[in-house]
Amino acid sequence: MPDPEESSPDEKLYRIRHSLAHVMAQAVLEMREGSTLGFGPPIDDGFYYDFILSEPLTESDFPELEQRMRRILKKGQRFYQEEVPVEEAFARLEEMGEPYKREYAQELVERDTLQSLSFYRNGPFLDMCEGPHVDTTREIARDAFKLRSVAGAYWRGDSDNVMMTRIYAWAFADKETLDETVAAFELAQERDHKRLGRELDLFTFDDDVGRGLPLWMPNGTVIRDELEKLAVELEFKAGYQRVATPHIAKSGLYAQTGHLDHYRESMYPPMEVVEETPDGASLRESYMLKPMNCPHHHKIYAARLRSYRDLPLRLAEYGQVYRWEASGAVSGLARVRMLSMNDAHIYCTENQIRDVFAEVISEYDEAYRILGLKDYTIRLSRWDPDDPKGREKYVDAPEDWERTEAIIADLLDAMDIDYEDGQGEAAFYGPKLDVMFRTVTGRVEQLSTVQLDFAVPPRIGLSYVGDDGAEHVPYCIHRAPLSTHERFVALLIEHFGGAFPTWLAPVQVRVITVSENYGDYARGLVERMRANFVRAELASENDTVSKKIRDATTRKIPNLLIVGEREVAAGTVTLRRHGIREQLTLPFEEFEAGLAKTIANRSLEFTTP
RNA sequence: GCUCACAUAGCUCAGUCGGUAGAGCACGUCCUUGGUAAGGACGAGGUCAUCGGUUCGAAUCCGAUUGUGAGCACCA
Repeated sequence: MPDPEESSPDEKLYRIRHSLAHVMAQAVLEMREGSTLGFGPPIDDGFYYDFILSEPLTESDFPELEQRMRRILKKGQRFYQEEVPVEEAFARLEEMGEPYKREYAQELVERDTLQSLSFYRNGPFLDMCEGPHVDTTREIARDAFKLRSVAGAYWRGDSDNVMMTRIYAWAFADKETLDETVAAFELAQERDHKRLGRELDLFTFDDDVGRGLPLWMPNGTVIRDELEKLAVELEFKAGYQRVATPHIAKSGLYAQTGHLDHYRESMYPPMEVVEETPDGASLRESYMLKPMNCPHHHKIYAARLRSYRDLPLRLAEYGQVYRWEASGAVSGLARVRMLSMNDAHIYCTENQIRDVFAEVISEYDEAYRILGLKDYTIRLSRWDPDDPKGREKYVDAPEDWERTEAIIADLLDAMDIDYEDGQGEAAFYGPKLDVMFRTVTGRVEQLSTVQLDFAVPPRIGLSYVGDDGAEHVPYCIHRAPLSTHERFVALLIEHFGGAFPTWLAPVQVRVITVSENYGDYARGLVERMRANFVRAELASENDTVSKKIRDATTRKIPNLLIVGEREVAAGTVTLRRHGIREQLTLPFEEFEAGLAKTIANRSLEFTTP
């Protein structure tokens, strides 16, 4: 999908979208008299407006709503701005029966010490609004917008507030751009990982197992295993040591680490076990599924005395963790309740933080380079000292927050890395750097992360002996450069559209015979490739060549070898690469060498020898 | 968790007014041995998500539950 056509307030497109939002609100009020308004801003590819509706509105009402909007546009309503003194504006909003606008007006006036508030009027519709707008609705193309969806949205984005009905729409300057955007969106649906996961037999879910608990099928497991192999190699080179830890721990551990204070909502409830002791008493214990690997890794750190000479100490694990994700959040592999993480914890001194962060960032770069991922942004996720729920969300240590956030921000500046500010996005134990990706369907997701933890090591009593012979508390850096297998594979499925590079492909080579007469030759090739750990297979011999090509193409298998009379006679194969029409006939040995190189280099394209 | 929508064969979907279920693909058997995106014939497949209600009768109407999707909130 192309980048959405963004607009800023000084551009015409912004004014068109903003004005269309008013036109839609006008039409909604016609259809649902007595509804009240929330916000209705322009967005990347259109606009939305929030309402408290007097009667529900669904997508089946869209045709009527669109028609009413077109009718309004045709009328050529002019937009008039009025600056209204504060008291009069308050009275007007109350009279209009707009309690949410009234609430916001109050806040605006207090925050910006305003003397007046801006209103816009077009036709019978009046809205408190900063603008800008078009001069007249005639400036808006009647065929360049399309209502998109209706969904719930909390007033002011706060789940403690009422839920409004949000209507989203696409809107552009002309019909062509709208049509292109809608077509691109529909095309993107075909790359949706949930759909491709089913079509390519990568993973499945089963109600009897549970919501958000993925079952990786053989094809999907190949991709997991290959990614894991990549991570293990990268980590070995970077000096990580691998560890393995249980999926559960006693609840007390999470009380110590602070997870029960700050992360309980995301944890499965405890398992209570009762054991009879020899003296007849009963021993009660409570265990919890781990929501993160760090507490276990901290205990490995704590298992022996550590010296500053041991630091940075890098402990890595491919661990499975369990999180009680809100039911409405669970979605395919992008949001699951069992997460497989290429996780590691790096224990270091304060002076080492910068170097460790820099080292981890270069590990990300390497992984993204290999996979050809480029469309991402960096976010510095900080705490929010003014968050009313801050006590639940973050450890209370303002000085630590400020100091550690500054360390990371300085490093990013020194490395000349652009980043966006993520106030209120920190982990409970410290600031983090998140890598944000946009999915094919336009959603922005948090993928890889590096997190600085100043809070848990002291709580759990971690220490090292410094060069001064005294005890010090280490920092812990949490990092997961490949995100979780689940979310990362979801991204890769969509990124590659299911057509994986050879090294990742569940089936790397499929051999297609022109007829059964060449089966022996074909089986010999498959056997030889499999002996070299190539995932090769023979196509069904019962179908026509056309059918076999079609099947392999639908399965998006990267390399097809066609063998018939000519190939058998010459000891060659005809290579047909996925998505490439030109074929190449070459000696099998030559293909084999090229294949080996392609796989070893994790090339995105086939490397000819 | 919240708002709205949806749930029929492994997949994609028909199913009229309430009268006991249908297609294509996939799958199985057989025929066909075919040089580049669907060769042919036959067959098997469903407690219409689950539970309850209305009705002489429910895939169809109503309710609840579970699950899925789009968003919101939360987040890797």
